[in-house]
Order: sequence, then C-alpha cells, then structure tokens
Amino acid sequence: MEDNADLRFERGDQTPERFKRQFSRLVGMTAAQARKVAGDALDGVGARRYHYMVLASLAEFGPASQAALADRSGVFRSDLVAVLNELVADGYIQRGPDPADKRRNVITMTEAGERRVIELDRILDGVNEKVLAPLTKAERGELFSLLGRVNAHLAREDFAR
Amino acid sequence: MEDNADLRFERGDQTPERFKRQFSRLVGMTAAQARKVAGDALDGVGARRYHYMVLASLAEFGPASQAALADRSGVFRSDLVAVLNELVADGYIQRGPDPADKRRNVITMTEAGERRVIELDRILDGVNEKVLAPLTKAERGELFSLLGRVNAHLAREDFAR
DNA sequence: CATACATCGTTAGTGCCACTAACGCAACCG
DNA sequence: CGGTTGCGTTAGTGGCACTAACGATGTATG
Repeated sequence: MEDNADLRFERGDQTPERFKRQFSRLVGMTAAQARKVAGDALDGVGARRYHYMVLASLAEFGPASQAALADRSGVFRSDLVAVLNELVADGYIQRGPDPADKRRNVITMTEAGERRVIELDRILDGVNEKVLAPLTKAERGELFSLLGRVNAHLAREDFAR
Repeated sequence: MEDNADLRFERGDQTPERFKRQFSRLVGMTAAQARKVAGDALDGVGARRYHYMVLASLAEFGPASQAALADRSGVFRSDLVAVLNELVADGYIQRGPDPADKRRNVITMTEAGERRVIELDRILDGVNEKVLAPLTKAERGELFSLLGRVNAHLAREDFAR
C-alpha cells in the first residue's frame, strides 16, 4: 500500500507520451497542482480563491460597487453575491447602499478585512515559495517572463474569434 | 459595446498588482486561458478533456481494465464510468467483460477511436501552436523545461504533508 | 476448505469554478 | 414620458476533482 497512492500527476511510465509533449497539458498540470496547494492552504484558514480575489481587488482599488468588483476580480456578478455574503458574515467587508445610485451597493473592507488580505497574501507567498522551490531566482524570473508573454498574448487577441 | 467584453484576464489597469506578482496566479491565469482555448476547441468536435485523456491512454498502452485506465489517465474510477459510457455510445471504444477476471472489464479502442485520438491530437497541437505563438522555439523549450521541473517537484514530494 | 480481506465497477453525492438566463428595480437618454 | 441600459439577485448548468458506500468477484490465510 503506497503512501501517496493518490498522486495524480507524473506517474512516470504510466503517463502517456503525448501528454508530456503537449504544452497545455504541462501548464495545466502545473497549475492544477499549484492551485491545489494554494486551495488547501486557503482552506486551512477557511478561505477560497474567490474570497482572496475579491479582498485583493478591494485592497488594491478601494471601495467599489459589485459590478466594478466583479470586473476587477474576475468573479461573475452572479457568484459574487454569495461570496460577499460570506465575507460579510465573517466581518471582512461591509455592504451598504450607494446613496448616489440606488441600484448600487458599496462594498468596503473592514479592519478585519485588511488584516485578512494580508494574512492570505502571506499564505499565498508561502505557496509560491513552496511551488517554486527547485528554481533559482534567475530561473523564476525567466519563467515569469515567459509565462507573462504567453499570458498577455492570450489576453490581447480575440481568441473567441 | 465592445466585442470581447468578457475578457477575464489581464484587464490592464484593472488587474490588482498582487495578482501579477504571485506566481500561482500567473500560472493559474495562463493555464485557465490555455485550458479554455483547448476546451473550446475540443467542444467544437463534441469532446471533453476526459475523453482525450482516456483515449490517449488507451492509444499509448493498449487495452486495459477500468482501474488501470483510471490510474493512467488521471480520471477517477467513479467518473470514468460515465466517460466510458459516452465513448462507447460514440463508437470510439468497446467495453467487454474480462474472461480472466470477472470483476474486470476490458476496454479496447475501435478503429473510429484510433481516428478520433489522432483528430484530437491534431486539434490540441493546434491549440499549443496558438497559445505559444509569441515564443521562439528556444523559448518554448526553456518554458517547457522550467515548468517540467516545477511539475516534477510538485509531484514527487508529499505535498499533503 | 472456509473465512477474511482486497479489488473491481458502479451509483450517489459534494464542492469549486465558470458561465447563462431571467427578473425586478433604478437610472439615464432622447 | 418611455425605452433602454445597468444593477443586484436567484436559479440552474456543466466540467472537473474527489469521497463514500455497495455488491460482486478475486486472493490469501488459517
């Protein structure tokens, strides 16, 4: 009975060759694993990626309507509702009506929220360190730059076509 | 009214700085986009990633029981059932009892399945090309190698701890 | 040989993430 | 004033990853 029997990636001889050759598979695998490490770490303090995205957006740009927050964080307006409910329940944000436009809510971070985003930042920094452990500083920079270029390329084109 | 109003990544000034600095976010973004491009491409011919994983494993290693197939493809045994049902319905594989062990099924590819996996290979190659367009051949190799190392590192350790 | 244990396929259900559709209300625009 | 657009919200879908349990079948052990 193997200890880590549930290793789902890089099963060595078991992994089809074509998987190894395909970039999308490689990024996918790496991302999935990094995501899992990050997800587990966040889960350890009762958070999810959506929470971090929203809190980070608020920290970066200040109070916002839900629509603006959705655009900035990448969380859909429809999903944002529940996420905000949870963040309100945990005391990390406040949701109040916008006096200037009664359709809108204004979302503001509480002090606990400020502390929370710092906490999550630190956790995710730790995840990064853990994930990138085998690379030198220069290599990390290189990887960052290459991924950044691919990323910008994917974002800039109309890949919808 | 912008055409591609639903661009969810690299929204320029709208993207929080901390997102850009965090590696897991960058891989995540890149992978999500590559995944989407690949997913859309597969969807265009009525396939999903699970289908490809299974077919590729069969092509690489030949007929197998569902348990072996699950290990090789990374699809959970429980999810594999439905995937195989679909592949059988589409005529890409056959599922029969294993005479040597009545607990097992033997999964074999049909000729249509052989053609299908080649088709999907080609589609995913196209996706790769599209995604990696901005990089030179040398840079792709470099990116591949760096990701490969991170990936191997993540797979080899007990990250569960 | 009988009994305990492991393995196989399967069903059901959970949770995260991404996304669509529709609705009621408020604001803006001609 | 009336139509359109934007807002928050509810509901629902689908892919992916994973857990729990079960009945049937193998294997191993006493």
